[in-house]
Amino acid sequence: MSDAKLDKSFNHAAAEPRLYARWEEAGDFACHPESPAPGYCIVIPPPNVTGSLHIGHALDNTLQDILIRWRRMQGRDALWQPGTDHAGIATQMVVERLLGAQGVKRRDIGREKFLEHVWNWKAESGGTITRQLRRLGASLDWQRERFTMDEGLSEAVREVFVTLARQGLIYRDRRLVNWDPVFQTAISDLEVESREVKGSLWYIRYPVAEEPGRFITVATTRPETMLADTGVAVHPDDERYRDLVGRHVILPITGRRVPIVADSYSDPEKGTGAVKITPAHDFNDFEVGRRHGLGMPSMLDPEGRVTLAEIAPEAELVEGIADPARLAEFDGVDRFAARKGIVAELERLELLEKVEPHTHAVPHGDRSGVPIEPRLTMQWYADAATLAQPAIAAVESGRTQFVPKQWENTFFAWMRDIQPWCVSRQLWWGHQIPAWYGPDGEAFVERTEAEAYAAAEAHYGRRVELQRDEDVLDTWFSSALWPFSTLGWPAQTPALAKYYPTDVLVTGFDIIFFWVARMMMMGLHFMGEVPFRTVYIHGLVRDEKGQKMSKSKGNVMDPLELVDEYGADAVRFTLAALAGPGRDVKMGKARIEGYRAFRTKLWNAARFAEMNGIRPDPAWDPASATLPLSRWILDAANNALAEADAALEAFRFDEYAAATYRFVWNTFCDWFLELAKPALNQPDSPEAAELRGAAQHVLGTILRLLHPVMPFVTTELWEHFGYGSDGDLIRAPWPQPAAVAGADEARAELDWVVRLIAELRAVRAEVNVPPSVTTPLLVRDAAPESLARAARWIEPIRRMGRVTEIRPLEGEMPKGVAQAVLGEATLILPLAEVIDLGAERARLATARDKAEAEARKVEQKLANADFVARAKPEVVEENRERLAALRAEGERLAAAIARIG
RNA sequence: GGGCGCGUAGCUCAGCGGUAGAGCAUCGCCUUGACAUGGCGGGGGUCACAGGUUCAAUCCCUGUCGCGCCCACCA
Repeated sequence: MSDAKLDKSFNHAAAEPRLYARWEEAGDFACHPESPAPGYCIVIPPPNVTGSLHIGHALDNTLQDILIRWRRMQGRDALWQPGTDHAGIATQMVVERLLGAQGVKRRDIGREKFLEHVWNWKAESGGTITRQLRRLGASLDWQRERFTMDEGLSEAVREVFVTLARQGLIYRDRRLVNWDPVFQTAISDLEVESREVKGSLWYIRYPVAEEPGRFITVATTRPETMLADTGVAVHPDDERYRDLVGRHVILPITGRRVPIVADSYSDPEKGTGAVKITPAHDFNDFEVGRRHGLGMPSMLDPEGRVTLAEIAPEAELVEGIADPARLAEFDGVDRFAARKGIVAELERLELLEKVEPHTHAVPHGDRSGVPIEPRLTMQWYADAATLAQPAIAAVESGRTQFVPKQWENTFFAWMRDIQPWCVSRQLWWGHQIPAWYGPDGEAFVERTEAEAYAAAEAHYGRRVELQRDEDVLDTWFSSALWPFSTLGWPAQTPALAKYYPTDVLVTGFDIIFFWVARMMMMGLHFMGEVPFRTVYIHGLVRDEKGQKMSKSKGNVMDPLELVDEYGADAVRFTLAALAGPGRDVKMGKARIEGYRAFRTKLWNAARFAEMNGIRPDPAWDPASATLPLSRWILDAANNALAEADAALEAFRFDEYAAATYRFVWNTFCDWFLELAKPALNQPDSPEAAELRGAAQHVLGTILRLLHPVMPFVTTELWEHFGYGSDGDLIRAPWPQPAAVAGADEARAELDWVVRLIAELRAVRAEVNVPPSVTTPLLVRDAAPESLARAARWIEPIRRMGRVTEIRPLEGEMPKGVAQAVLGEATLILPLAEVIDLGAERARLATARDKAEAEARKVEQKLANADFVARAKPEVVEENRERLAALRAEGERLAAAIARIG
């Protein structure tokens, strides 16, 4: 126990950095792979290296830290694996913008130089988020920090890519991809988001080649793509167009002849029932084009500008329809300008039938925010459908479980219909694809350049020059390996053996597809076992009105500002308390203030303990407790512990928070300490000695119970008091239930005392008796046991119930009394001077009516033969007892009213 | 179009067959020797609506309405 007294309040701003630094320096977060203690592992969802801590991180990491600290205290060798993600597009974007501000363009300085800039940026600014995680109190094992592009993880990436390629699970293919014209790279389906756009539906008349003067009208939202049309499709059963199938149209502007084909893709209900087919610029059209062997020319370059390279050669002059000279004017024109130009040209040609306003969903790049373009390019794909099978099976069999369980449906739905995963990106920042091409384009996928040359030499029979693939891998490719690459794979390290499969993954639903699914696939494929036993999915953090936080709305809460203002413990407790299953977290300042008050309450309870000489006594044995009050609080602490454990086992962070809050505030502070005060005020009494023993024991339990969620204040108190001699709270053993004798009797006794005091308080408050007025408590009809109890608890009752003495009512009923019924007894407070008898009569009448009404309800229930016959016997018995109690209470209240006169 | 979730006190949410709960807000009283970042007491709810199952429904089932999200479609 420190000599200095506890300050009047907890100075979180000073204490938190001090305590965190000490934990880190002492190695308190470190795991010990060689130790015999059973492992427990959580890998952090690696934040983007460009990131800064937002409230979502704060939630995610608070929950992880609670689990890690709890398990660590339980004696598990806990590893919380830290690290950051290189975040391909995001990081490249940041550095490009910085260079851009200095007038430097990426392509001007070249790949090597650019990457140098990125690494420099990372060295300077990449540590922001990990510093911020420390402010939260996150007990990550920083010695093991990894980065998705550090050497070990890069080796894992190459190993995985090469292995999958050898197994035929990674391959090159030329097909349509989602192309982002801003970043000029392919992106995966998941990186595309639909946005509602108010556009138009243009109806274009295509002249039928074989029948001059006849037209077929197509409707389109993208008129500019007509430059690359290679057909028009109608439904085979569509009477309107049956005779046209097999004929051709002459495309306006380009003058190309393209066939009219019958394909059931065409929906007679939509548009005109005839649809233009542009295989190189639309996913559905691509399929139609394939089925009918249509050409697939492209008309947009990587930046989204019109290019005539693949279409102009076919352009021919057709009077009144097409003119190669006009077509040439579109070369190099941006896609949006081209749309206007094409429409204008169609209008001029009188081939634009009409334009309708049309709202539709348009795919946009989630990073760039611009409409993506389907483009026909050669890319690397992973065979996700094959890799998904074991992952689906693992969740079906329960080897990995989602919490809450309904997310499994989401997982299954996506996995069962999974598309090939485009893993190549036309970026510079990322893992460069380990593929080298020979002069004829033959690809050699190898771990190193030397191996690629060796393979090429074997293939060609001579040494040839190779070109390395310029592309890098999707960022999620390396994150997919995170649970095993961070543990040392492909090396077989002790950490890998001990901590894989990891225990829990804590994350938001938004990356189930991006990340969780892919970790499942890769983990099962390369480790032969699931990457984690449980996936805990939490909600989104919203503002107090339930709005999504966004910069544009200006409702963003900065977790670091909250930590500054309220302290990390209060922020963490709030997040945990609000983290109900399947619910978004609505974060409001009022809530945080409330939990800061809770922290203060704990602090003040500790101050009280200190003032009363309550100090750690490891030798004190709970089994030695003889007083009902100490037995009762020890038993209640056992219950709180059991609730907390059950809640944490079930990932019910909200219940864990609620159970500890209730116990500390409503049980320990409001009742135990108050009831103990009279005895503690006689410090030399044996009662005081025992209560100090119980109090120090329970306070120690409280500090440990709360440590996972409030690590700072609990540690500060733990050390101030000097609990534990061999290290601090972070590694203190998790509490075990204390063996308590006579718990049932103690509970019955304390329940009665609590009810008595509550009755006294309620009566006094309701008849407006000021606390300064004290009275004797007269008791009528009390059983001897009640009188004995009252005598045992006289001091706390006097203090908390504002009574001077307790005695049975003898002789005449005094005038002007307030009364209350407690069990068999009637409590009488003579208050002749102050009482408003009318108010008292009304109060008693209300209580009587309530008891009688309740009794009637129960009576009715018991009168129902079906209820008595079919309900569980204990329920029937309960109701009978309740009826008797209610009737007795009503009668006693009625008698009390009668006595007033 | 398919799927998931949610409608419980003014607000935010627990509860999920057998007597409606918490925090905050609100009202009244109280500066009592841990704590006014506090103490004590009170008011406030036809548990969205309509059917059904059951001795008994806020809780289970069906439907309706309202809100949110995900996926798909995107002529």
